[in-house]
Amino acid sequence: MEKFFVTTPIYYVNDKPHIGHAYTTFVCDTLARYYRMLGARVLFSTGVDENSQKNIEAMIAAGESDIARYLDNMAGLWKQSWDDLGIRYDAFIRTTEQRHVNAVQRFWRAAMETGDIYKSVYKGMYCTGCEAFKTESETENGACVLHPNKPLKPIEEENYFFKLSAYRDRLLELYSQSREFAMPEARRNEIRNYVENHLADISVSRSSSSLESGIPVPDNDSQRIYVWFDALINYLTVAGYGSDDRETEQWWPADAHIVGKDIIKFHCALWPAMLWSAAKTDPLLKKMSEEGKLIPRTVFAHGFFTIDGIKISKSLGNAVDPRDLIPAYGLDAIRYFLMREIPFGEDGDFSRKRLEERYVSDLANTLGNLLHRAISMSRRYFNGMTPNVDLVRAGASPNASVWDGAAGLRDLESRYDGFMQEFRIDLALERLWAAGEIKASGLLQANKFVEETKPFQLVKDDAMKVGEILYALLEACRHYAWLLAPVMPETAKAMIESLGQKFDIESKKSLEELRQWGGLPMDTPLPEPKPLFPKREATS
RNA sequence: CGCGGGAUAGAGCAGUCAGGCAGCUCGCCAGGCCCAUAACCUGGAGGUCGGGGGUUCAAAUCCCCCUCCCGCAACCA
Repeated sequence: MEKFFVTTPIYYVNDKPHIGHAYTTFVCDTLARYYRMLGARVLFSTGVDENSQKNIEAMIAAGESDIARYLDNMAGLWKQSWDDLGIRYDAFIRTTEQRHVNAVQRFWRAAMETGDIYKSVYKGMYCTGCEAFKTESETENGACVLHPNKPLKPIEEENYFFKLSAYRDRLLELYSQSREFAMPEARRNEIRNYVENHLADISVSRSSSSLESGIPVPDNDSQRIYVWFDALINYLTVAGYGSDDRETEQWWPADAHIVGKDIIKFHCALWPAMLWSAAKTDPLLKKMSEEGKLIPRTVFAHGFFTIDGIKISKSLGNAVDPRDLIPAYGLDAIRYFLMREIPFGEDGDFSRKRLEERYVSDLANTLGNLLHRAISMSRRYFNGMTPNVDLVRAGASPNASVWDGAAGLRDLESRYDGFMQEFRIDLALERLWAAGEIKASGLLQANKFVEETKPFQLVKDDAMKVGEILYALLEACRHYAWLLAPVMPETAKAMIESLGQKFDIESKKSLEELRQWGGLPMDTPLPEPKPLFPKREATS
């Protein structure tokens, strides 16, 4: 793959990021890091949705009054959070930026010209307390839940509507033609059912008087563009649409929109329809369409985390800021836990107990201890150096029935690649530990290999063989480090340095070169090992 | 009959499409080992595969019925 363009949704900034936001963003960051290692040009974008009415409500709740300053602060807070969590995004978009306003208005005009945007009357129940329309689920006894003393008023308003229903057949065709467009399968069934039976035109503007924020409708000051129509276009904006057509051609379409399961409808139904519509008249999008490069390759909806079995909820105050966990576990352990714990696409639960279990078992006992024991033995038996051995003999493990050395690593790496490219980071990690595999070269098998060959006994009568065993182990650890790198960048670096290599030099090599068996130099000093995942801190 | 997902050991899951000894990780118990972060390895206990019926030499798996849980949808601004 030459390029890889991956996106997070743009988040509302009504609070700081919690573990759910971090999960989505970690997935994208891991994929971005993986594709960078593969040698692809990568565009990983994230950002914040600043045109939502919810932001204004949040600002008022926070006791502030200057929306521009509030948004600046929140954008800074989100950026800082991602920096603290080791997220290496390439683009951070704020939807109040001029380039986004330009992109949205250009897109709007294109869709308008096709006739897919039309004026109609919206009828809704308006709460004068909230100064907002309310959905049925937000009301009780004819009043909104927040203002039970102020009955809702039926209000009619002339708005612009988008002819979503006109794209029904084309959407259904898209779902049946592309298995990967809407993932996972259960969600694709859900969206298909929605489109088949319930698809209706949607309102895409609001009167400026009832909406305090938002991008003005071109040539009509009385209307502002409403939420999703604006928000989805952020993906085009970050790819240069509206500011640099040639850049857009390089990146579009997105390879992966990673989204929460709650917003898959907008990404899998509204978004492609919007693109088809604007592509009828917008020259750039038309060209992309003719080249078959208009529709995003994959929208993958992940599940939600509960906290100790309970839904994350602001009112319950049970949201977890992942940064609070860093002092006890370290950043990489948190990234590992979130990527490993739930099958991608399904729901899962976050709990300190599970995090602790995985930290101790997977990271400290299996991974950390393996590297530590391998280095310790090499240092002890080979004067603090990596063993100098015949690479061919150290590549295979003729006496081991449970561990295949070089050949096994190749197999592991190709299976790992398969899972990563299907967005199954959880399965890639499971494979790396090789859970459930009888004959594989994962971490658990490497530990079995040590027991089976007993280098600590063998050293008394066959030092050469011990060297071969230990070299194979250390070399395997070097491979593990690079396989872990997308999920656990700091750990990968620590492992490579523990093996006496210079991370900065190694990380510039191609993936192919890194995966060559024998990349670990022989007769090289090994520094005294330090536990990668110390346990004392973990249990604090 | 609105649509879909799910129910497998104490926990979390795989296996179901293509029927063939019920498996993995964690936890628990016992043993081994001594290189290692009281880490590692081996063995064991623990399951009427949600319930009932059917097809079959054989069903977690295929067919029918039922129960429970969870999403989505129900002119949601």
